[in-house]
Amino acid sequence: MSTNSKGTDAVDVEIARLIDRLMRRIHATLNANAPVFDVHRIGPAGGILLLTLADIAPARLQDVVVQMARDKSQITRGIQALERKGLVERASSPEDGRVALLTLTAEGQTTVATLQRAVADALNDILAPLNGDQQRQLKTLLSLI
Amino acid sequence: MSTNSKGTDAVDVEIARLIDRLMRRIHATLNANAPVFDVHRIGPAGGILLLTLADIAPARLQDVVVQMARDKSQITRGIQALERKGLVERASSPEDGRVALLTLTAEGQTTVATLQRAVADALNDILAPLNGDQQRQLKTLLSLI
DNA sequence: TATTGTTATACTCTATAACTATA
DNA sequence: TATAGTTATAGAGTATAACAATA
Repeated sequence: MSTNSKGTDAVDVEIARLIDRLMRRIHATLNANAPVFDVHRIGPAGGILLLTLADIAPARLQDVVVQMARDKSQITRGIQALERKGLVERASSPEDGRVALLTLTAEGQTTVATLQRAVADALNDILAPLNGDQQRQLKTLLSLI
Repeated sequence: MSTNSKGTDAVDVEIARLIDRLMRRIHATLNANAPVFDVHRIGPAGGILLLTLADIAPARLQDVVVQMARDKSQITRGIQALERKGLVERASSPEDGRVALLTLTAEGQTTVATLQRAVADALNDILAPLNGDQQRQLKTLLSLI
């Protein structure tokens, strides 16, 4: 870590490049194993959306927005696409009429299981240079952010 | 996906989600500080491309392709855009007529300095939950991949 | 007035495939 | 034949702004 002109600790810019590269490699590896995504043609973005929803369902749309750090309009579109494919269902909250409560259908859960295997395989390849301890460290550090 | 006796086998899928979210937050933070990018309107992708090139210049286009894990056609387009803005120059390799050697112009270097400050500021905010040791650990782990 | 979510729009980013030129 | 790079094309992902409905 370097020191900038103001004398404060500066975060190394390279972390941004490394994160960008890692994300791109995950996408590319998943693209190479396209058959997994072709079942419902949800794409990498739809896949990560479905995995996120699986992790926090039942969830409000706004919860997904926060988890994925996208604009709400983007999440609206993504959820609608997953609904059309029969993977996600929504219900209105009885407590607050504005709120959409999202859950996975049975087929959605099946798809999630397939996706999880695909992503885990891709990550196993990409993270192979790290040993088990280092992989756990990485996850721990990322989850603190 | 294999599983061993301790369950320490399979890479946790959540790492992919955390990486995705972190990348998105970096983009969003940089977008919020748009003036930095507005100087040349290079966008986040152009920014990371310029930072990457600054790190490895003089470089062949193919070197940038590997560093950024994008398709070569994408890098061709990105470099052309930076050339049009006067930030990057190219020369043919005297040793191999197929090869394009890329360097930054003086204005490109000035822009890189501005970008580095912007990215460092964004990362400083985003990585604030990590102490200095943890930030160094994160960078080390990412650079091993 | 504030919050939740949708729609309209425009733009950026991306990969695939076919191509040229050099080795 | 193989490699470096370009172009054409189409599609996926994204944010902003304006909007409706509920609180």
